[in-house]
Amino acid sequence: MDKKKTRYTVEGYGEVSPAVIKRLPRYFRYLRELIRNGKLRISSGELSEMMHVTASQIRQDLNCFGGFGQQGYGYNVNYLYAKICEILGVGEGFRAVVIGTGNLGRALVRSPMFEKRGVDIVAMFDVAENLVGTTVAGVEVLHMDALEHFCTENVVDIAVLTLPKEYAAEVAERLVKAGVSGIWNFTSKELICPASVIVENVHIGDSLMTLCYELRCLNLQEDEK
Amino acid sequence: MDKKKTRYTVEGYGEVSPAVIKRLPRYFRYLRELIRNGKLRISSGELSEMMHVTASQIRQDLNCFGGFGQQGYGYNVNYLYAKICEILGVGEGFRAVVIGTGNLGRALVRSPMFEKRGVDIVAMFDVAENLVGTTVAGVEVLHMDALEHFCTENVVDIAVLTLPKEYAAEVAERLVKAGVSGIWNFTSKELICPASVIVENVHIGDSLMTLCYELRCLNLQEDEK
DNA sequence: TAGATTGTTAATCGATTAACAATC
DNA sequence: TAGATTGTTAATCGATTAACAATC
Repeated sequence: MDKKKTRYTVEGYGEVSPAVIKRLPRYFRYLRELIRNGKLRISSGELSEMMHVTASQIRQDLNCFGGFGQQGYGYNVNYLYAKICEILGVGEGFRAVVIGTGNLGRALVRSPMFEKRGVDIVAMFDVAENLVGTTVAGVEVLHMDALEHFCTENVVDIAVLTLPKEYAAEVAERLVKAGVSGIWNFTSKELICPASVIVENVHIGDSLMTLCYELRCLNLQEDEK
Repeated sequence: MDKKKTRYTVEGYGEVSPAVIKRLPRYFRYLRELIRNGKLRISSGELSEMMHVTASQIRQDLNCFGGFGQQGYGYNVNYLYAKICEILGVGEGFRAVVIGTGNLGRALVRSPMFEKRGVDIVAMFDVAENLVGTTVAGVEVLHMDALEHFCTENVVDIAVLTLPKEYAAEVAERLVKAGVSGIWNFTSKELICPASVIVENVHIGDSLMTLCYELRCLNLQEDEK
């Protein structure tokens, strides 16, 4: 029996460790860069220098999903990129709605981020009557009252939550009931959802605090001298 | 000799593991919440239930920085919050500038994030002549030509990079030369800075991809049935 | 074939959890 | 004092790295 194949298709990805999964998007970014530069093949050693990780880790990571390389040659950049895209669901054609048309919502919709990852933004939602009917980067703003109807009529996989956190829990519940299975949560509200729903939280402020922590360490070091 | 004290002040925080540091902002958030709710004391057990982590981890984490609790009692919420704030540099009065007045830059400046963490935004910078002189949430937009002058005249600790990535490397170098010691980088450009400069990268797109990965796993599981 | 580099196992390292003595 | 809960050590678990046989 083919061990690799087994791990890849039958057992699914469920067994891949969270540490590996968190690194996959970084591979995606570096492979894009390599393709843009016309690079056709790369060894784990070369990639490790670029990414400042060990070659061992790269080979270990990629092998969780199957043998993408070739002994004595390395990895075909385009093939590896295609595989990483497949694993990460780029090209699955996920469809997203953005809840909230504030600064953050608008910034996200206007960024090329979604398109690069094959995610379609199909609508935005807001409660402000004067915004309903307008468009942001070609995406129409609909009224929150139309949320359930829209989500059940159209296939919506992902909801991006950029609304005041007081409404986050209530709206999340509505979304789940309307069949949305992924929530990208930018509010600081901890959401409670069924296990069948994926919630990915973004806490930008935590990143700022990590920076402040490091800065303070730097200052403490200097004070000691 | 007092072991705790030694670890805390003399050896500095350098020895604290990255895993612990990454969790500190989360404690900060939960403690704020507890204070808002008027809670005065909390045990590691109670907090562990709220945060869905083990009580053991909480005690272990907090003890990296000293003994903040009391046997038989638990932790004084206000005292613990004060300590976490101190560790994370809240109240150090860090001063930040935002480079780039696009959607993201504006969204960040308008958010309460900085204020909550005691970081002052003292200016924004852009190259667009028509934006120079305007204000965003009370913060004045200056011309990029004035960057060095401003940073050396005023004390600037942090620069928030929300500009097109083509300019990121060049601007980062200018900032470092002008004495900025922390860079919060929202561009996808990998920055090369001296070791004395802290760079914290934000890759929001990576979070979106993690969500897509999980969604695809979900879909694969369903297909199997 | 010889050289290169993967895939994979085994060894090391670090982080988490369990357990309990110290102590409020 | 008795009960509760921390601080801390020891045990477990998971993730990373090193090493090398397989193989292109």
